[in-house]
Amino acid sequence: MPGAKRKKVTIVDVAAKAGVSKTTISRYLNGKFEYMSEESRQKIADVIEELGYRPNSLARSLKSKQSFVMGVIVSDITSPFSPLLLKGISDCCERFGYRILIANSDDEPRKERDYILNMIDQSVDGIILNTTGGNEEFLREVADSGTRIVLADRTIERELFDTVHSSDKEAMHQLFRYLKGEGYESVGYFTQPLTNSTRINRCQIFREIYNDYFEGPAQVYFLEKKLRDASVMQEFMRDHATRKHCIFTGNGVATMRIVQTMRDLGLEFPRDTGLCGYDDWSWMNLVGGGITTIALPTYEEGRECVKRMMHNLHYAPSTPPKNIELPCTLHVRHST
Amino acid sequence: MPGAKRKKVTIVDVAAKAGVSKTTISRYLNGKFEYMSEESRQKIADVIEELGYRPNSLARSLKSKQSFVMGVIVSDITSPFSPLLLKGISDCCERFGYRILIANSDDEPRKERDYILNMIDQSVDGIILNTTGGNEEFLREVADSGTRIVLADRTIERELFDTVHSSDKEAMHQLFRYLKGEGYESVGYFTQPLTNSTRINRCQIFREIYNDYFEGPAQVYFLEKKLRDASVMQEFMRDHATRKHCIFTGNGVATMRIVQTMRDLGLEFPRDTGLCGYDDWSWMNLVGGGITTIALPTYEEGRECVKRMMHNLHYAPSTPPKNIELPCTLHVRHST
DNA sequence: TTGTACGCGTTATCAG
DNA sequence: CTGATAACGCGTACAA
Repeated sequence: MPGAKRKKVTIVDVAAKAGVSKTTISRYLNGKFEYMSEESRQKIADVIEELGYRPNSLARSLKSKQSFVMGVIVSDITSPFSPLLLKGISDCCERFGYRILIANSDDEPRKERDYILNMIDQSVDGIILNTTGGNEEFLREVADSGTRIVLADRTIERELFDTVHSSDKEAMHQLFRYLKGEGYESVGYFTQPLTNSTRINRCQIFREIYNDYFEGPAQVYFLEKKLRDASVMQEFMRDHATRKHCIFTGNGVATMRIVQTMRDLGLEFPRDTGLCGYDDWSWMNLVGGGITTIALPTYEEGRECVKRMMHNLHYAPSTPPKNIELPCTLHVRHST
Repeated sequence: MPGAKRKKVTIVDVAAKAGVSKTTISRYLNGKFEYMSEESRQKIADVIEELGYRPNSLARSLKSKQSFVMGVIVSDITSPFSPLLLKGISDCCERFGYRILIANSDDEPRKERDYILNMIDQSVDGIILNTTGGNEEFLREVADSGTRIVLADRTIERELFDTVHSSDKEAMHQLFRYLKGEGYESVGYFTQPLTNSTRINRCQIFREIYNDYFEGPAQVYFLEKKLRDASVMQEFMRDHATRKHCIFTGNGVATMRIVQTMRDLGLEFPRDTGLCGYDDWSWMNLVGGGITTIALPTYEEGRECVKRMMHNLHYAPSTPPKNIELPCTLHVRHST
């Protein structure tokens, strides 16, 4: 019996008790005080207070076509990335008076699709999407249905929406410059399988700019099944044995697996190899003497997504869609 | 111009095109197929498909008093605790066809209050609350206004709502039994200031059962400003110098600060002191040789909250409110 | 088996 | 300045 609550007081009750029409109450609620006497204004304020009246958002949205609700879909809520993004979004939404409806796609395109549809059904004003990347075609349809979408941190092929992400390339340049300065002669890139735009992108940048700084081939190592990590690691050690080398990971999870594997193999950094990577998670300065990392501007990305959305909502979506890059930060620590 | 989207197709459009009344469409949508001919049924299905019609959730909720939206308020979304809870909630809600509206109170009672009000305005069917603890009085009002609330992981004084949390006491018994077995003779409890129910509770249990296992006073050390961590640590080392001792932290953040401080002071575990604590975060088996921890059933708590809520929604709230405890898990590692 | 008419709580368009 | 009255999109007695 989900509807068994105390009956809510409505605008009609307020109108009756205040001795005015509900139109006037509505005007009051929407701040159009110029259309009523100071007397009515005060009376209404009192009655609202007395009755503890609160406007029903559903009815309001139904009529006004604005829900002040922002949909947010993250690809993996358990990733340390998500909370920061969400906080950025949440903090910024609050300033604009928006609430957020959150869903977790679990990196499954089907769920992503369903949630987008659901959110539209609920009349969200816009959706901030950290996409799985598996819904290109569907997203195109959504795009010309007029639903406002801003992509967070992950991109899609077609440029359909405004996108906010980190400037990975700039960060990698900065890192390589630093490593070179420290005397490193070769770097191996460790990444999980290239199943999303971020991974693909970083790996590509690595290959692209590697020879601006180092000799020899840009070598990429894939972390697939955990069981194989040790042998991949050993492969790396063999490949780079002749030069002062460094491991560079594509994200925090990869870093974690490397640390684990090194411990299993009895390897230490920076003694046996340098170690650095994307993602600066809180524990990374506690392991060994601390790990050199590239910190992503995740919180800022969240805020920026909301700002873009507000712009699109209250002005107009930019054509072509805008691509916003936020700077990363290099944290040099003991591991390199 | 937030309403500038393509005009939506409504139930009326479908009715017109299918040549029936909107009542029949409504019946179709709600699965009451017994009230229509197989012919109509098929025709409607086709038209819906053709028009890409989707029912408007707002209108539906407004009328039916059920929104299938669950409100969730976490006290700190950036805490590693929150994502797990949220995933538990999210996964379980999905099974019941519920969406979730999430808010982050930032441990500020005022925000918590505002968000609860907001959610009620939006007609959520219930609220899962990881409370700041600063709204006792307000929550009582909410309670008898009929809003369904389930408390997640944190309790309040008055027993107003069903509550789901970890069985901290049982876990501590288990830990102490283990430590005693390892030959430890004294334990110091490190905690952040007792500003929420979880911290208060654990600290109290510590004091309560300490002498069931160890001699001497149950000593509690407070981690306040980070600057003072080192001296608190040294105080502990002095207090327990004569016996084989162990540090026991009240949560993951405390553990992190201890690890940091020990490194600053050149202390090592388990050589200089044992170390264990609540919260099993992914990096904790990477630091040193791994830290002994009590893992909380956070994900399960999330699921359980939803289950309780569904029960309250579809049957009736239990009186008196039910208190649900979920078991923790002890992970023994190298640090003790 | 199907449809008519009204209501959910607001906002918007008029005319006074 | 104020107030009927008609939407918004859907559900549901009640009637047919």
